[in-house]
Amino acid sequence: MNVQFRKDIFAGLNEVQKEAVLCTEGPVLVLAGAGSGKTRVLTHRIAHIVQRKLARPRQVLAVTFTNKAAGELKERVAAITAGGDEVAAGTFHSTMLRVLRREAKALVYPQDFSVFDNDDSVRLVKQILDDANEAGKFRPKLVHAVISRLKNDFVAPEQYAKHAKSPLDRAVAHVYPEYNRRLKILAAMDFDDLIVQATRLFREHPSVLATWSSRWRYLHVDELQDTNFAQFELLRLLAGSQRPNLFAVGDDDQSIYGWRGARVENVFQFQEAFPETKVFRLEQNYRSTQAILDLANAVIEQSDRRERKRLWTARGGGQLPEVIGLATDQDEAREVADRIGRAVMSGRRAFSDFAIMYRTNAQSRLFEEALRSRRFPYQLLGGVGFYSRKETRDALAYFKLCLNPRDDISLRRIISEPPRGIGATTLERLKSFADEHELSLFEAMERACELRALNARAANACAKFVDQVNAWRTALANEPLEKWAASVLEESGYIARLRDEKSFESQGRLDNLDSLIDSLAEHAAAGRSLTEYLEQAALATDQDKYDPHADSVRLMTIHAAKGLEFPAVFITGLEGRTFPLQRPDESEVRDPDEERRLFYVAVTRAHDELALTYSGRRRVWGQLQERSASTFLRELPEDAAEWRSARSAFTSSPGTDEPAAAGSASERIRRLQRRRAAEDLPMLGQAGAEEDAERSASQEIRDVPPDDVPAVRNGDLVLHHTYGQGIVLDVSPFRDTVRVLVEFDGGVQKRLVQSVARLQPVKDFE
DNA sequence: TCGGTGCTTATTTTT
DNA sequence: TAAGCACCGA
Repeated sequence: MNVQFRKDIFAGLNEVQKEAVLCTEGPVLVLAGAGSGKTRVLTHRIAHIVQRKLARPRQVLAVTFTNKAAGELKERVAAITAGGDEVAAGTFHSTMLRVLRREAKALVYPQDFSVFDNDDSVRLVKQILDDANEAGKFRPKLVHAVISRLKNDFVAPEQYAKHAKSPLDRAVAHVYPEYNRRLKILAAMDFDDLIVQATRLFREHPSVLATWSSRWRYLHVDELQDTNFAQFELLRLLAGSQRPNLFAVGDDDQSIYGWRGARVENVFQFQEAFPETKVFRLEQNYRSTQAILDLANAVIEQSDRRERKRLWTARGGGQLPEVIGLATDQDEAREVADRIGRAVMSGRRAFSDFAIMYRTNAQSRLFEEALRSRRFPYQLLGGVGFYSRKETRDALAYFKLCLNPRDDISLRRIISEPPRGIGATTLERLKSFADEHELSLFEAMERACELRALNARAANACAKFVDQVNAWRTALANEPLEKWAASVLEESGYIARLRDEKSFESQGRLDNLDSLIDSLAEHAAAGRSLTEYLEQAALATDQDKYDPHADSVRLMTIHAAKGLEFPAVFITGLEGRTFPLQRPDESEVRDPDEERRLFYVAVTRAHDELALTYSGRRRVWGQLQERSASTFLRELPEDAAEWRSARSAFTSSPGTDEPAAAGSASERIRRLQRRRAAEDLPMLGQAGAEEDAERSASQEIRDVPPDDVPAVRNGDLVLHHTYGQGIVLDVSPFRDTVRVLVEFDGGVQKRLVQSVARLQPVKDFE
């Protein structure tokens, strides 16, 4: 082979990485520390396989943790070698979904089965509990979680029933088989089925297994430490009994999904399951400064771990991480936002350099408010995201019902949304008829006229609805997707109802539906079907929504931050009970080691700057609680971080003493600054800033009468509390928003959207 | 059948 | 605090 291309593939890899890439035959385990370039190894190895023609791109499978990671992997392979984008890559779930669609016949499932997301599944469990008169005794979510664990551990309902003792156990023992039975009737699979049914498929149909395992000649698995029992079993099956070409990457220190059945043990059992495994260790970190790594090492060394690793970096020194104590959770949010503001205003950082991380989603709110009130752009990953908003889910339920009318969960969701004369009583009667004949609700509705129990009015309403759905089903094949979707929402009366409401909230919902239609249009333009759209909506992870190109602060749980990295990271809420998280009704932290690994994961996301914050008081469920610094902080070596207490959120205004750069805008700002200093005027808007956290954006919008907006005009010079000065570029007459151009010494320009309520024009200038 | 009111309850973390 | 749910009255 010629030396030239080898140089391409191996350029920039260290010795261990190179060896791992070259080791293409047989099982390989790479123990990869955080930031040690495992994605690089993965992409280069696949590129190497493709380029050496050991296999065609589609014969290479890579199982990643998110679909986004899969997409990036393909891109990166494609950047090195032709055909890289044809590599089969996806999550366990999306990969197996493709298999199951193709092989549905073998499992006696309809090929167009629905995929139930968590919400759907929990609703189904709730149905069953309600039917069994167990409503209210057990939380459906909990029961579903137990069932999910059982499925992934391959515990069959009959097996479980034998050992059921506690009331919860017995409830689960009742719900579990019924839940499976109904999924089948509804022609649906839940998330766990995608793995478990695939395993069943491969076990019971050796010829099917043979097809797929010979198709994928090279297997890759990322994040091995977060795979569960069923997934490992799936790997074993696909790998076959011969010496498989199976390449796994993992880090036991980063195992953070134990609560959903992930088994770190899979990392250690890999070598037993696959004899002759070659092991490589990646310990050089390319991401963080030494100061950050020192802290990370200090954190993880406190845990009992099986594989001793110690990360090191060639990036010596670095800024010492800071520990910042605040009085309250609101101060914490303000401090974080202010620090971001100062760094951005000084031109030292962009918004997108920052990530704010927290233990639980509920903590995001204060940060959102603080950022929003300053008009800083931000992206929230996770939480109540787009696909879990009510209106989005309702709309998707209409679409799902059209694809699979047997989907009772979707039907129930929208049957009274808007109300159409089919209420609880009618539904109850339909349901008993459906149960009797093993039908879905929709099928029962189709036969509503046979149903004596229904009065004419209800039967009519049913017939009308059935006709409507059938008409939509026909239309789906003949119309462009986005047009079809819009007319479904229109004809169903869903949109009309929102329009009639005319509230602030309903307007937002209509906007969301618009963007849903937009995204459908985009999707359709790429030649994809509605089925595929719904699948990606169901299987989308929080990270899949993350747009790395937008210049905005990222807010996320630490779990959602897995695999990501940022120049500057805030880890917040480092207090007792919050992180490590302890449930209010329990006296101990459930899994202290996993909490610690979570902390470790968070720390190792940072390139250059790291700040750890905590506050003395925090509002939980509306109640103010006293908090102390987290045990994690107390365990840190003295010199691992710089400790400071920032009780006051507003310290000083940014110093900009450099001479003004050329350009009229900065000239004007500079002169203005000098004048203000001379007159000893207070910084404008400072009082307003104090109120920021108390005000939500919606309140602000109502607070400002539209007539007041022209108080600021284009070209005005403005000040906005401590951050800086700028010139108004653009005033929106409808909202209280203003776009402001801020210029700095180096000619750095930042666009901000700020609140008119807080902006005051500087008059009589020049 | 449906909408409104007032009470309860919840917070880990997510494919 | 906020959302979700059960109950009740029209």
